[in-house]
Amino acid sequence: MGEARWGPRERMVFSAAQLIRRDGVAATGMREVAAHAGAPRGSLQHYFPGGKEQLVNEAVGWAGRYAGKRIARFLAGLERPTPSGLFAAMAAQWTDEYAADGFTAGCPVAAATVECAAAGGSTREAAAAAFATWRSPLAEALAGMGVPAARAASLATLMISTLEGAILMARAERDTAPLRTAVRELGPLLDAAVAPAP
Amino acid sequence: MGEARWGPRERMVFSAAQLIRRDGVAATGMREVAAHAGAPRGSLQHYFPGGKEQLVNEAVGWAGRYAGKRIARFLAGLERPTPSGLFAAMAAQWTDEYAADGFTAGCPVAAATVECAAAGGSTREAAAAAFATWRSPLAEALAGMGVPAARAASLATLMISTLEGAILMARAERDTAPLRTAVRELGPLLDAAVAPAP
DNA sequence: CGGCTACTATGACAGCGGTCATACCCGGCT
DNA sequence: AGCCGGGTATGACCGCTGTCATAGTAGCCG
Repeated sequence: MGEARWGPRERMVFSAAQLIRRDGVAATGMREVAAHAGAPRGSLQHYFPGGKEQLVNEAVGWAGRYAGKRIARFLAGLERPTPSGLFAAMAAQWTDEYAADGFTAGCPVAAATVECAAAGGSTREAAAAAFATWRSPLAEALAGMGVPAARAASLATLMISTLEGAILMARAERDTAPLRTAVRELGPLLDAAVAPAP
Repeated sequence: MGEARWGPRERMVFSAAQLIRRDGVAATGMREVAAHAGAPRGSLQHYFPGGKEQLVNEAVGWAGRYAGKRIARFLAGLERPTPSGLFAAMAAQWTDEYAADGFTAGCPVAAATVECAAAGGSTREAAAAAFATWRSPLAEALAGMGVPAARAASLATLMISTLEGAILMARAERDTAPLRTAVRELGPLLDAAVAPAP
């Protein structure tokens, strides 16, 4: 993804997301984020006066927007758009990354949820917002393929849940099988939801 | 679950799982585990000379065995065993807990995976083993309901993936809707996999 | 040129984490 | 009794973390 001509602030948010994806929220230090972004340490308290919590929240928000935008891209990449094809493209992003770079990173929103949902902070809300930002265009895409609106929302939730869990299992087992299984098993169900043309 | 007449060692493993479930691995301190278990601090280095990593691994292993054993219990609780009924029971454990105690805790295996999969330690293997311990009896249960063996393994993986992801989303949004959606949408697919009786 | 704002640069601090070292208790065994 | 090993109890250490405080620089504006 583009990493070059961004301001230091955006680089730090991006780096934070990257590191959280790999090591989790607690194990990611502020100094480490600055170093990874090639940004001066002093900029942290300048751009993120809210401290670590603000930085994490912005990283989570960035991830949610990124996932949301990818939906449109995946959709554009399919010649014959179907729900199963879209889901396969979503999963392929992960299988490709794992095949290329190893199973070092997961979803930053998942990490933030696991580590911050119990603590009363605002990060949980950021994670919820990220999921919403992700699910909304996905449901819209399904509706555009002929899935009834009510069903589209449910299936979008199901797709994200399954993908998120498959990512988890894939990382634990160092094997993309859970991702491929999810695509294979869920595909027919998704395609069956398109309203039958009379 | 039974918490009373256990040895201090088991209490510590149980407490570790409990705290990891809530706050994650990194945010759970050794001293906190001992305090939560009502065990003396000095017992930590006695029972777990491998340090925190060993304690976490045992907690994850405990969670995996617990989940595996629950499958048999759920199965026994169904008068007419069906795949969808089993999945509904698995999800109901979470919806019930969330309705009763709030969304304070998730799955400890998920937490360990998210936080320890990148770090080269042995915890990732413990998480993989826990998933295997969970999936194996689940696949067996599906096979016992008439699902062909090859398919049963795939569906077991799918069920755990979806459940795990739904737990994640439910915690983030403080809403059991993702869990209920997973049950509603996945149920028919699961039941359709039972081999048609001739 | 002065002055102001945006940003950078360091250093210090207080807290907490896991781990090691050491000493203590106490029941059982011989 | 004497010993011993499983378990307990503390205290100290060191590294790290997030945060604050303070000072410094760059560049625009008047």
